[in-house]
Amino acid sequence: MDVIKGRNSCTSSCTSEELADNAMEDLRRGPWTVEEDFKLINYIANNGEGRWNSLARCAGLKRTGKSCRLRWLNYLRPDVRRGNITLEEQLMILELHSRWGNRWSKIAQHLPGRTDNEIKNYWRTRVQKHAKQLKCDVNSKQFKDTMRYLWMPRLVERIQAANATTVPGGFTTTSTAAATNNNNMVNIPSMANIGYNELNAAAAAAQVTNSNYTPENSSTAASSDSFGTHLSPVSDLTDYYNIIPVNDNSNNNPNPDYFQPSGQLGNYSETSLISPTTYFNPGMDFQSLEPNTQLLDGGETLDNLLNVEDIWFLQQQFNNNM
DNA sequence: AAAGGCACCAACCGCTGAAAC
DNA sequence: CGTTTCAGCGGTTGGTGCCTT
Repeated sequence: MDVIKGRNSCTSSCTSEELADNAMEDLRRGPWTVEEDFKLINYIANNGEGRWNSLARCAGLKRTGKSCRLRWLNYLRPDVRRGNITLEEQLMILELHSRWGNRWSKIAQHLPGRTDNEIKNYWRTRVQKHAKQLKCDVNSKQFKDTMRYLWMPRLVERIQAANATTVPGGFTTTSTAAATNNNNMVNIPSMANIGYNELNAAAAAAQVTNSNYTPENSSTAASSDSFGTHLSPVSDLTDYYNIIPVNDNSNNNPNPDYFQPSGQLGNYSETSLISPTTYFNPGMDFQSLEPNTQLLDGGETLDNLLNVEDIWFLQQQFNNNM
C-alpha cells in the first residue's frame, strides 16, 4: 500500500458534487458496520491509504478521516495480528515499556502485527491492574522493580518451558547452554518473527540486569538440569523469597498450602520473610533469595504471574516500604 | 433468571509536529 | 514565513460480553 503524504486534493474518481454532498451530511460515529468496512477496504485496495480526509469522502464514508485511519490501522489492515498477546510479546512489552514508557507506537513497531492501541489496552487492563492491586503507582520504582526482577524472569522461564515442551526434537539442554553462555540470552526459535534481537535483549535484561541473577540460581534452573522443563509449583513470586514455614511438622518445602485461603498468612511468620528493603532497594542481592525446588505447570498470561498469595505478599512489602 | 459488577477493546478526543500552500 | 491542513500519538470513554451474586 502506498502512503501518500501531503494535502493534495482527492485524486480518485469522486466528483466535486460528491465531495460537497458528503461534506454536508452528518458524520457517522460509533461502531463500524460491515458495509462501511467493505467500502474502506475496497477503496484502499484500489487507491491506497493516506490522505484520510479525502479518502473518507471519496470512499463514500460518512466518517472523519481520523476514524477511517484508525479503523484501517487497528482493525482492517491485512497484517493486523489478532488474538491473545503471547508470552514473548508480553516480555517484549514489559521490556520496551521499561525503556520507553508510554511510547505505544514505538513499542508497537517492535511487535509486528500489533497496534499501539492494542498494546496500550493490554498495558492498561493487565499491567496497571496489578499495580492497582498492589496499591502502588505503575510508574513507581517498586512496581518497575517487580516487573523487571520478578515478572520478566518469570516470563523468560515460561517461554523457555513452553518451548521445551512444544518444540520438536527437544530444546532443553541447548537452551540452557544458550542462556548460560551467550550473555544469558534465551534461544527461542519461535521468537524469530517478533523482533528477535529486541526479545533477546529483553530476556537478557530480565535475567542479567542484576548480576547476581542467572538462570543457574533461578528457581527453574535449580529445579532441574533440563532448563525450562520444571517450574516451581509454589506461588510465582514466592519463588524468590526465602520463606520458612513455622510449625512445619511435615517437611521443609515451601508450599502454597501453608497459605490459608483469602490471602491470610497461615503458618508463616512474617519475620521469616526477606526484608522488604533487601528486596526493593537498589542493588538487590538475589543470591540471598533462595530458589525452591518445586515443580509447577506453566502459565499463559501475565495474570498468571501473580496469584492471591503474591498479591497479598507484595502488598505487605509495599506497605512496609512506604 | 435477572441484576450488578467487571474486564476488555474499539472508537473517539485533544494535542502536537510536519508538510503543503 | 505565517497559516492551514493533515497524520499520528497518547489518553480517555463507551459498548459489549462474561462472570458473580
